[in-house]
Amino acid sequence: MEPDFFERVYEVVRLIPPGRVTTYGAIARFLGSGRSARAVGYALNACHGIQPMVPAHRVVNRIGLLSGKHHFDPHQPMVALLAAENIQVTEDRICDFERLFWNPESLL
DNA sequence: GGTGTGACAATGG
DNA sequence: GCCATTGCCACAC
Repeated sequence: MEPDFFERVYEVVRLIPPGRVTTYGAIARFLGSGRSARAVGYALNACHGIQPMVPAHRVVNRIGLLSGKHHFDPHQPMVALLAAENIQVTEDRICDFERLFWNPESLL
């Protein structure tokens, strides 16, 4: 296991450009684990109180569904954060998800 | 160190 | 398209 896994997840999430989104699986693949998408979600579960802030609202599941919005801070709902970045959301799903999708590998 | 859990993903019907 | 099953990895207990 890698103790820095959380930190790595946080770093990648912070690299997501404003107005774009990515998926748990994409992050997992970028980290080399490929199949540790669930672990990514687990990491984001502990992102509360992390400094600097982790834009976890830009991370959704593979279909663009806001699976974790229920876990967000009540004062900063996931949808509101997304709306602040001009990301349209309908029925807990990202509008034009495929268009807004950002692959971490694009950095390489 | 085994067991259960999860903000997932891929596959098959 | 939806639902059920399976695999998967990291973590808490």
